Amino acid sequence: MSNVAELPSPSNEPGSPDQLDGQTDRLYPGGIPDATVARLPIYLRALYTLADRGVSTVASDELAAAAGVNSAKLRKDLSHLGSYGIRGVGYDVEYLVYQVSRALGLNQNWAVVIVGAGNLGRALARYGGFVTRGFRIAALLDSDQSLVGREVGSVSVRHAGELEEIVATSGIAIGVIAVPAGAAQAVCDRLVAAGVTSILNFAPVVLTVPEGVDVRKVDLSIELQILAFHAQRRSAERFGQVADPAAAEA
Amino acid sequence: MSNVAELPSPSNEPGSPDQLDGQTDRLYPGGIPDATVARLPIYLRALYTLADRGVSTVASDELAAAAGVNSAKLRKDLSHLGSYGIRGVGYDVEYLVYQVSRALGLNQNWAVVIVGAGNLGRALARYGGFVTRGFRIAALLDSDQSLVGREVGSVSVRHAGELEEIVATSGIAIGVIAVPAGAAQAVCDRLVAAGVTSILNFAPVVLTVPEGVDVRKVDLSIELQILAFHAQRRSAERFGQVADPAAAEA
DNA sequence: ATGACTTTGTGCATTTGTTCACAAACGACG
DNA sequence: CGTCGTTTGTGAACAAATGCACAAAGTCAT
Repeated sequence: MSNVAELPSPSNEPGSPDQLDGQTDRLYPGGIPDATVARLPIYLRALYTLADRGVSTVASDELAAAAGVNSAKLRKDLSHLGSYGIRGVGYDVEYLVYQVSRALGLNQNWAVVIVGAGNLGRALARYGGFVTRGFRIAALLDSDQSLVGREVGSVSVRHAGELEEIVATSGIAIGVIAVPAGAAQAVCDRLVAAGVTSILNFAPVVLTVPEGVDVRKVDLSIELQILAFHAQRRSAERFGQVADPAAAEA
Repeated sequence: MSNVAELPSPSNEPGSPDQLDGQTDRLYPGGIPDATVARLPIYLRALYTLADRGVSTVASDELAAAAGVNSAKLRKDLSHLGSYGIRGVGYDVEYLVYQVSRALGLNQNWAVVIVGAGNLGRALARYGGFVTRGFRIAALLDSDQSLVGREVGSVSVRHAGELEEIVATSGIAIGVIAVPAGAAQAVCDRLVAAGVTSILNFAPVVLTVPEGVDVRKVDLSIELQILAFHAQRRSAERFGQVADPAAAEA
């Protein structure tokens, strides 16, 4: 499934004269909304599941159900990538996988460096789904000498001092920060200085980065707190306070 | 800092006649917007940092900077909880910690069960920041007998068969799913059947739950894919395609 | 007390995202 | 070749979130 070549002719968009080669932009004229980008990976996963099951064509209703979203939203999302559906039929699964992958930039192979080989860093390095498609862990670093050399998943831990050299020679564009909160900003600064422009931060701190660097954060305790909020709200309701969220009015 | 009792008199909201006791709702009349709820934990963390540093009062500008958001947004967010600032001065740090914690429901102590003691589950159980405030890991479960009994962090692994009993006796309201994708839905169903209504899902699947159950997901590979999208876009721009995202027009 | 200065809280315009609902486009079938 | 049933793609209405800009409300110095 690596080489998707001949496919139902893309039903060329009439107005736009783009015969472009490979992984360029501008295929997506107005740019793709952030909310849409955040959902594309979910669609992609659903598509892979369907493909594995041997399904070759899928309608927006089914795909939307598999992804847990409204079908109109799904269609609008996909329409930002181009017009790849067939009216009266649906979408060709394999072809859509290809298009979504390309939109996300997953046809290139991204090298990732994980900084921090503690519990979380090691779990990330071993986590299968982490590297599913399009990503590979180029290095796992830690400043603790006693961890250096240890085998974790497919890589062995190297010393954090090598960060700059590794980034430079491996062409790494994505860094994952899995160090304690106190060390995160320093690691971030080093990654940025070394040329990394995309950072996934697991440390519970707000990172400061220069313009042009993209940071996303994953914070487990924040997710728990959001859950707690809703749980509390539910239990307050059940307690007989405001059953309907439109009642309290002096 | 566990017991926040006497504090600057809450500057009672004029209109609303609520003398309510403890952890009730309705203090927040129109409900709190989701986007705001998602940011409250960030503010809370920034406030704790400030408190640790001995700061007793903070203006919206500074707090906003620490949280990485616009100051107007911060003020509007906080205004949903009530009017707890002092014009010309700012916010009392300790008091705001108390109010935000209460809004999030963190004054109660939530018991959490982690299902799956693989790499990720163990990392979660050991992750300090996971249980910072208001949460405690009541149990760590796995279906693999060879893991049962193993000590991880402050708990020892118990067998997944005990799930129902543990949930019932520990008053657990929050479940964390850290099992492989294939087992996630089944675990989810069992958690729900046992009475859990808040679920944090790390497995890369869309969970189906009945009405009234709240699911949040954390998907590492999705975050990476979103990063890849932006990285690709940047590199396409640098390549001289469309410098300004408003050019291509036939 | 008074005035100068600071900072909150919020009305409003703008942007971003969601959902509905339907015309246009397609395959199938006679 | 035309009609029928299906499904996409999208205009338009609606809803949510953001950010500006400023009046109201407070402190502090004199």
